[in-house]
Amino acid sequence: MKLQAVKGTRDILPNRQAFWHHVIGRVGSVMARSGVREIDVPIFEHTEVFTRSAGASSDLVVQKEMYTFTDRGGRSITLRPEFTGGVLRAFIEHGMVNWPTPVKLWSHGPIFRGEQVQRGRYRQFHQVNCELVGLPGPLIDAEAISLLYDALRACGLKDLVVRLGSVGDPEDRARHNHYLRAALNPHREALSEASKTRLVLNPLRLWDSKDPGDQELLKDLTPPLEHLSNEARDHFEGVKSYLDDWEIPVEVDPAIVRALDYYRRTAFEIHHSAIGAQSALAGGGRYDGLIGHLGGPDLPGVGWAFGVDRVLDALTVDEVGIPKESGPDLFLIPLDEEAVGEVARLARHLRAAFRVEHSYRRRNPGRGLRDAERSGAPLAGLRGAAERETHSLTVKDLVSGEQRDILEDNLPAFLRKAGRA
RNA sequence: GUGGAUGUAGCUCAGUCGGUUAGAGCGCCGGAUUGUGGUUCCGGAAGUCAUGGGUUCAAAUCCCAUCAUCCACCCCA
Repeated sequence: MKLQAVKGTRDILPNRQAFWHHVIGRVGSVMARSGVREIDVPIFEHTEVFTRSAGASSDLVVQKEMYTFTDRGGRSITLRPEFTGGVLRAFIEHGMVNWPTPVKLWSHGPIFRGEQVQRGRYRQFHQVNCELVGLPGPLIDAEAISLLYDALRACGLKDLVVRLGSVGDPEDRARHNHYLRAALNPHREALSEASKTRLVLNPLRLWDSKDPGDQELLKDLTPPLEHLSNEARDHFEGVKSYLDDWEIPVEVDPAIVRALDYYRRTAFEIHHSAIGAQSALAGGGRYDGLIGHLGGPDLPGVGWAFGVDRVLDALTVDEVGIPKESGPDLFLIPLDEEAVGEVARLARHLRAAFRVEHSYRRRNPGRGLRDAERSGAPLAGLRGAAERETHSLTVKDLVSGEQRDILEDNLPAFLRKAGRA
């Protein structure tokens, strides 16, 4: 069989690199200005990190969507299917409980999930992730959401809407699950196959179903948001009012449900129309209790992640102009065999301060200038017998067509001046 | 995991009814041009027709399987 990338993985070719740098760069600058510090965690962890963080009934675990293997020491290792588990493991391991509160961390890198592939959904994909740890009140939830919103805006996306809801506290969830079971068990035969399983395992997730039959049954039931305790309700209203105050467009989604079991209270997503079925760009929520569950101090937290691949798709839809790959500052053309080496030596010298490329063999001026043109350089430097005599280059401005002799020694000064112009 | 579509040069795609040596545009390389580019002209390289099997005198073309991609479900980022 022909060698090819594994299903669900893909190469990021040189001409796409600028897009990635654009997104990571813009996000990084929003984070830096907001006091969020970057952290890198391993791409794989002990499997337990993720089974304990994602939760036993989550799809990651239940549907066996994790890339898990046994290493040579007999340890069960898993390629990270999310950032939160690893970041919180690092938080605990490095005693960040002693850092000033809140601890604000962001990361980006590849994530692995063994799901069915489709455009916008890959098995290795790139996420940007953010965790804000240590504060219980609604203000930090609102900051998390605004960080996410501002980061995506900074990338150039328009028409973003935050879908905000609350899954309540564990007691609210338990109450709601009980309520759903009681209401739907009599109709369980009418439910879709997937939803029958949900009814047993995790009834809350029924609200995720897009099956028309399921929707019909759910229509008359009250969604999770209506089942909140007073405290959770106040928390939700608090988040909402901060976001309203900051003029972030919010759509309340009373039936919002997240895939991972650890969410408490605040849950949110950001969607973008027009990128097909995979419209969710980002998601996140509050996870009080998770750090304690992982064996750390009992601290609250809130976090989110967005998929860089999908953001890039959405940017293409929004036709956001991303600066093209720029060419070198100078392109050198050797006009005879002897000049090939001379030009290479000169390029190496100039590369201490400038971007310089050259033809790798003797060129006639016409062909050489075509090479220079294609490289995207604004200036071409020709070197032949005449220039050798005077230790100079014939430097041609490829836009104006003007050209002049520049002594080798004067090239750095000349390029600096040209760069400023 | 389910349903559907697709797979021909690096890219986008033609390829008739199954019939000789599989084509085009773009791109790439060279030349026209041993001192001046973008245009133009000429030439060249590049194909396991996704892979494997089958039917046939003969398969890119028909059949089966596998792999991959895309769309939807599902799920999510």
